[in-house]
Amino acid sequence: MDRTVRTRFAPSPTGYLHVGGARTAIFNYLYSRHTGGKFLLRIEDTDRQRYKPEWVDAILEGLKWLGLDWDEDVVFQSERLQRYREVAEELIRRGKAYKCYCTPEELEAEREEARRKGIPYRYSRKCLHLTEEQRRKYEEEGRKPSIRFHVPDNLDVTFHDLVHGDITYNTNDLGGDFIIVRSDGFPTYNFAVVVDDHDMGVTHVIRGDDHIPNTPKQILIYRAMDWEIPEFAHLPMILGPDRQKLSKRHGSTSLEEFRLQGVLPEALFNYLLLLGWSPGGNREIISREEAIRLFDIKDVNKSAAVFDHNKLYWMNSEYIRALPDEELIRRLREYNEYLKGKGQGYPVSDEHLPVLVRLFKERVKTLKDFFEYGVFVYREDYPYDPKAVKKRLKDPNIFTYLKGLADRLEALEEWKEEKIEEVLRAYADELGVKHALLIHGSRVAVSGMAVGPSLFLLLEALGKEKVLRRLREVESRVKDMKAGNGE
RNA sequence: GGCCCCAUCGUCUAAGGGCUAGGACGCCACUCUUUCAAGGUGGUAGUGCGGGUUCGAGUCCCGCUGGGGCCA
Repeated sequence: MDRTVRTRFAPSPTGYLHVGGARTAIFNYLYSRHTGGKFLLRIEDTDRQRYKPEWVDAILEGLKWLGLDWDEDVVFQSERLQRYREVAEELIRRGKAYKCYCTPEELEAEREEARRKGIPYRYSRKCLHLTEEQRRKYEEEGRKPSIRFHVPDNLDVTFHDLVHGDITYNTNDLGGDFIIVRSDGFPTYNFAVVVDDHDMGVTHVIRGDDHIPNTPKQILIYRAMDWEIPEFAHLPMILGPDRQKLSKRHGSTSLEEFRLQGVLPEALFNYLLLLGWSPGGNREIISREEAIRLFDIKDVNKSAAVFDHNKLYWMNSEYIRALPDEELIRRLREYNEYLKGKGQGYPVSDEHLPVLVRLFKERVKTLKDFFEYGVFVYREDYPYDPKAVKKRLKDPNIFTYLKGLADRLEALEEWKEEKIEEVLRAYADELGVKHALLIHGSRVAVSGMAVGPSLFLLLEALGKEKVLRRLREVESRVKDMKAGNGE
C-alpha cells in the first residue's frame, strides 16, 4: 500500500532543455529525494517528425549540469513500441478499444459537418461495431487501422490533484473515442504515457498543468487496464513577460543559454525552485540540501508565474559572491573551457583568474561579466573608452603626472594597496593637485575605463610591472587613438 | 467556440477568519566613497469588481470580469 515514491521526468528531445521543463524536473527530483524515493527519466521520442537524437544528449547534459541525478536506466519510448501494441491488443480484447478504418478524408468530412452544425466534434464511432465482413473488406482495400479507445458516455471522471484538489471532467467533453495507436503503429501521447508510467511503477505524476486536460483520458486507460492510478500533481505554468506560456519558441529560455551567459547552476536551481513553490516565511536563498528537506507538494501554489530574468541575475550575483575564491576560480576555468567548446572562449589563462576574482567578485552578475569587465587584465591591447579618456585625461599635464607617478611607484618595494595609496596621495600633495585627478587618470590609464574597482586594489592586483608600463605608455596610446579617430 | 485551471505590490511570493497586508527583485532617495558596483538606511507600490456567510473576509460561497491551458 505505502509504496516507495517514484517520480519521473519525461522530456521529448525536440530542443535544449528549457526552464519550464527544468522546473518540472526539479520538483520531481526534490519530491523523490525528500521522500527517499526514486527519480526516473524517460525520453519521449516517438514523435518522429520533431525528434532529433542529438537533443537527447543535450537534455541529459542539462540535467547533469543542474545537479539532477536520476535513478535506474533511462527509458526510451522508441524502444517500447512492441509493448504499446500489446497493451492496445489487450484493450481490444477487453472491449475497451477497437480498430478504426476511417480515412483522414472521412474524418475530415465528419469534422466539417460538426463545424457546419456548430456542435463540438466527436468521432462518429462508425467503426465501433464493424462486422467481420466489413473489416475484411477494409483490409483488402489496404486500409491500415488505427486503434481507438472507447470512451464511456456521460460519465464524470474525478481525480484528486495534489495541487488543485478535486477536478472533474465529463467524458462527453473529451472529444469522443480517441486514438491510442496511429495507423502507422505509433502510440499517441496519452496512451504511451500511461503504459510507461505504469510499467515504470511511477507513483506520483508531477508535470505542468497544461496536462490537466489529458489526465481524465489517461485515467480512463488505467481503469480499463485495471491498473493502479498514480497520484497527480499539476504545477503552475511559467509565463513570459507577455503572460504567454514560456516556450522554446520564446528563445532565451534554454538552460544552454543561461549556462552560456554565465549563470551558476545552483542559482538557476534556486530561482526555478521559487517559481511556484515557497517554503513559507521569508526564505529566498535555499540550497539544494535545504530544498530537499523542505520541499513538499502541498506548498506548491496554483497560479502561473512570470519568469523574471532580472531576479535570476540578482540571485546569480548572490551565489557568485558566496562562493569561496578558490571555488570561483575553478568555476571560471570550467566555464571558459565550456565556452571554448562552443567557440566562444576568452583568451584567459590561469594566472589571470585570481586577479579577475579579486577585482570583480563583488560587482558581477554572471561569470561572463568577469571576462567582459576584465579585458585589461588578460590583454595588453585593451580598449580605451573614449568618454573615459575625454573626462579623466583632459588635464594638460596629466600624462606628465602619470609618468611621475610611475617613477615614484617604481621605488616602492612593497607592492601593497596601502603603500600604493600613500605614494599616490603624497605625490598629489606635492604636485598641489587633487588626489582624485591622479586616481581617475590612473584608472583610465591602466584599465581603459572610468568605472571599476577601487584604484589601489586595481593597481596592486595588476602588478607593478604592468602598472608602470601602462602609466608610461598611456600618452602615446591615447595619441594613437585620437589620430586613428581623426582620419 | 467547447471544456478545464487560475486571480495579493510592475514581477516572485508570505499571511492555518482576528495585522498598520510581511519579505524579495526592480525602481527612487539618502549613506558609504576616488568612479561604478556591493553594503547600510528609508521610501514607492497590492488583496480585480459585485454580492453573500460572519461580530469580523485577502482567507469561505456565488456571480462577473480578466488571464492562461487543452481541444477544435
